[in-house]
Amino acid sequence: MKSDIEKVVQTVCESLYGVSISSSIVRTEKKFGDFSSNIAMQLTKQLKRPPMDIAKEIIHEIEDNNIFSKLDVLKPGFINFTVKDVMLIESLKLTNDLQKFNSSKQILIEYGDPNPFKEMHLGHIYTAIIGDTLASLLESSGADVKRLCYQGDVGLHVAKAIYVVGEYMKWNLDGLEEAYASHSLGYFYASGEKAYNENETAKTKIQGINQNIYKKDNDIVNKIYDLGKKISYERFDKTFDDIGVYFDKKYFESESSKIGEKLVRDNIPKVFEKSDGAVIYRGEKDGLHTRVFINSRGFTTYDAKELGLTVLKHGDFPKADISIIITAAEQDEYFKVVLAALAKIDPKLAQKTIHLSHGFLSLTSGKMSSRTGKVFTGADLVSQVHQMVDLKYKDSKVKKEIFLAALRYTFLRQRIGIDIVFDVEQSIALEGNSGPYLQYAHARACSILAKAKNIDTKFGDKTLQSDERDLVVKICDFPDVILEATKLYLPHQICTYLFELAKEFNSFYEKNRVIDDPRMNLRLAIARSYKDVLEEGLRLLHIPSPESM
RNA sequence: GCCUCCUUAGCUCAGCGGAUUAGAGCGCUUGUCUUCGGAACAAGAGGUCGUAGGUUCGAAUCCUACAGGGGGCACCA
Repeated sequence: MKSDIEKVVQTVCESLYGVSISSSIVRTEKKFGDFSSNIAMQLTKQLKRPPMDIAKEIIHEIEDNNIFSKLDVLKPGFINFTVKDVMLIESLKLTNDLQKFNSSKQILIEYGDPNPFKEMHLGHIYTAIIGDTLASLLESSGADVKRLCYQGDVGLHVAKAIYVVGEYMKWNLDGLEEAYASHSLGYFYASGEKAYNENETAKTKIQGINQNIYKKDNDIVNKIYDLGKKISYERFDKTFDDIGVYFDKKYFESESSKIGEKLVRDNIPKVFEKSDGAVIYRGEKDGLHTRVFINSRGFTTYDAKELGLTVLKHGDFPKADISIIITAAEQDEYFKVVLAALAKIDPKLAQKTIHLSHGFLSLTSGKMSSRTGKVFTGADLVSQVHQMVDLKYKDSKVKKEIFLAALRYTFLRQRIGIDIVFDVEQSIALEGNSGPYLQYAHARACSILAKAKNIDTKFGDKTLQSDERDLVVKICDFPDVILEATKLYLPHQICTYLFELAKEFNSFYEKNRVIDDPRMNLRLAIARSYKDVLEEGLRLLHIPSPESM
């Protein structure tokens, strides 16, 4: 609806002043009308005329129309639009017409990259949910979306874990499965990390193991590695599955490493240079910092692997128009450097690549970690939220659905990019502004609709009462909200919208009857659209909307 | 030290150039309570939007400085 009004204003401004203007229409407070435009103020400098005059001239020009019931100009020069009730009722039917502005585009999106031999932590859950939701939104805009996962299956962190496993087993493989089964992956890695930093012999050994892993030249290391990798993936897949996240394709650092190395070596000295035996990129020339791409022992770092990954991705999906990578904000600076280097190697590829980051996730209480001395992992979070749902919704048949709503909504409702202070007990909300609240609102609407025998969509009255109108206006916002949230990569806007919508309906529902009311047919039509929008909105967030709870 | 992000009610967050009282959830106080599903609704208390300047017709929103906090700064990922 917003874009329709936008067009009206644009054509008027063009015919009146010969200027083309960008967007100026925004939703406004109820007391002013439905929409407002500040276009007159924007034009005042250009035209050198008072904004009030311009505004009046513009509304005079649109006076004859069948869209607005009221047009007026206020104070400094706002134009306020009130849409006819008939128009609102008509556009109820159009709420599922989402703009396919990405049709014919292929978009790659990479998110939630846990590393084998390390624990999947809260940040991975966060990244995965954001990425998965963004992927869903992009799909709704018509794009052919490929969901990618990238996992660091080689590198020092793996060697550190394997060193500890090996020492624990005294480098004898009998009982290897039990060893893995009885310890968390994080335990091995953390111990390896400690040994690497505190013990010179261990450090040397770990570096040796790192070489073994790359070259696959040590049978025992291979076996510890293979089983550990397998177990890691099984556990990750389980957790991803629990939170409703999936991937079309997985990439591994063992693949990207060689390609990255070649790419870097081929671009010496054009892009990279040698320094102290390492191959580096001098980021200072771009206002950034220097990073090592190949270390002095000849191993590729994360940076070179990232370049290799880019090549791999575009080799698999040569038609891809955009490649999005989602990580935590702590990698912002790193990505700037890698992308700057990539821009020098292949400007086109670099241009297609977008790095999005979300903020740092910290636990408030710290109870969870200090008490047991263990890190609070992604799997821990999943099981704790399951427990909370089980407790509160004892008799529900849709606990799994409620779980998904509670968990996903918690991470999605906040703007991407800002830090999250997380407290399991408080952050995972089951009431108020929460996933389950929306599900409940949906189930309620379903229940009303089920009671109505048959919905007669023909209703004579095409005017809306105040309460009805508020609701309808909100429902009609849906396509605009989705469009904006997708274009700006801000899924939280959908959460905010759905919550406001549900509140609007609950408030309406409290004051007005639907069934057996003289205005039943109209109200049922509104309730149906409301239910559809809620359902579709939740679907885009990958939150199920059961019909009863 | 350099770079970067952040600072809005007791807590967690929306608002990100607009229109006399800056919004929500939780928590707190009070009411609705044989209900088209109360997992709900209605009302109240609670904020000089980190500080100081600047730009603008107009600033929580843009710019600058400062303070406080997070993150990053060569062989980790």
